[in-house]
Amino acid sequence: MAGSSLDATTVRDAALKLFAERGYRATTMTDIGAAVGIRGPSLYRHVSSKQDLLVSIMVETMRELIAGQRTAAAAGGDPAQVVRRMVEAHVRFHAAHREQAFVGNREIDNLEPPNRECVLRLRRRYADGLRAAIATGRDASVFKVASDRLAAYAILDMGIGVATWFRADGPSSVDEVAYTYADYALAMLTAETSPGTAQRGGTAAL
Amino acid sequence: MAGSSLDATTVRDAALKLFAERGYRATTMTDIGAAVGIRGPSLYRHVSSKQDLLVSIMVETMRELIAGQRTAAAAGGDPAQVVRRMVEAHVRFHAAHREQAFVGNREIDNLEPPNRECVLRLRRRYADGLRAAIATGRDASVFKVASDRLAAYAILDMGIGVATWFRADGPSSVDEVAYTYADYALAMLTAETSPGTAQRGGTAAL
DNA sequence: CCTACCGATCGGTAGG
DNA sequence: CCTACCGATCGGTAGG
Repeated sequence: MAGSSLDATTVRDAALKLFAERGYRATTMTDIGAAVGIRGPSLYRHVSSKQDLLVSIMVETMRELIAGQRTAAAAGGDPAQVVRRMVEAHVRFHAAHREQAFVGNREIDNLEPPNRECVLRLRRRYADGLRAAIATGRDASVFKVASDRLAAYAILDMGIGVATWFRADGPSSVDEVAYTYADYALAMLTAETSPGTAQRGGTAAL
Repeated sequence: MAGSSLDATTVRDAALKLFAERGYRATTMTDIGAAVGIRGPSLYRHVSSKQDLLVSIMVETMRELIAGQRTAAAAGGDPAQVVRRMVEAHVRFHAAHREQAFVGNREIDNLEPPNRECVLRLRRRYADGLRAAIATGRDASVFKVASDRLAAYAILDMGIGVATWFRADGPSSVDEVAYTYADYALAMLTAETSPGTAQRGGTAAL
């Protein structure tokens, strides 16, 4: 096939797969080279370092997530509709790009200081996007949340988990999971919260 | 102080802290030794290998989680009460033992084959515990979930996330998070699900 | 519990 | 894009 010469994207895809399978530290440049048909040292013709490979994977992942969230926010609609779209986009990404999401969440500590702060900043921006949408709904009295921060974390973390167990050939389709999780998010945001601690689980029976 | 001689537990605690901070592979036996005041090679007087340290940490973590869940199940009450107690115990553990939970979720792939399967079996048993409680509530028509599996994953993953962001000196107390997340879980399980796809987020505006 | 050290591995460079 | 190789690191053992 024409254009079969290696480019940085091909190498990055191979590295992503290996990082997801065995972890960043357990993956060697020799492994990545073998995955694209060359020797380890030859990789330095296409990428500057192993660390750089991880950085570009993680930054790209956050860019895609943020772009999807922005599109959801820009589409308009009431707060419930906006949150629904954000959650669906979030879940869809984690189901369709499991490896990216998985590596993005597990290898943060393997990012060297300057790069780590950069990625953490992007993550914070992403979380703040959902948080703002929730706060808007609360201010408009359509959501009843005690803490927009807690609600955003709960919804985001629930979707992040999808990357760990979702299988394309499993019992649930991407759509099913996306719709169900959006329902869950809306249920969390609109439910009446129990007023006291009387009926809490921990001590009610005592 | 009396009894200041090293035991396996002290070493394990030091290893846990280091594994959580910098990851299993990035932690050396020299590091762990230094944390308890001895040289790397001397550790082999107390533990059999670095891998064994990771295994015992992860198995112990799952045992504690399962024990907490069993206690919640054994306390009785209606399905809502049981799920509430399970979610609160789950969240409490992830907030109070962040390092254990964090390592338990990130280092699974660094477990060698025989050990990994053992830990995965324990994780499955734990997930099945919540799933069964949800199924009981659905069969009794107190919960309205399309999939007990999806609901259990969503609730568990939301709690697992607590280990990544919770700070004892942060804005939310353990109780607050535990109660709020239990409310979220019950809201998810008892909400009316939207009947069709007409008002879904993805294509409604088209 | 220590020092000395083995055997193996790895990221990256040199020099074609 | 390759081979040869450097410099550094690491888990674990030997032998006190």
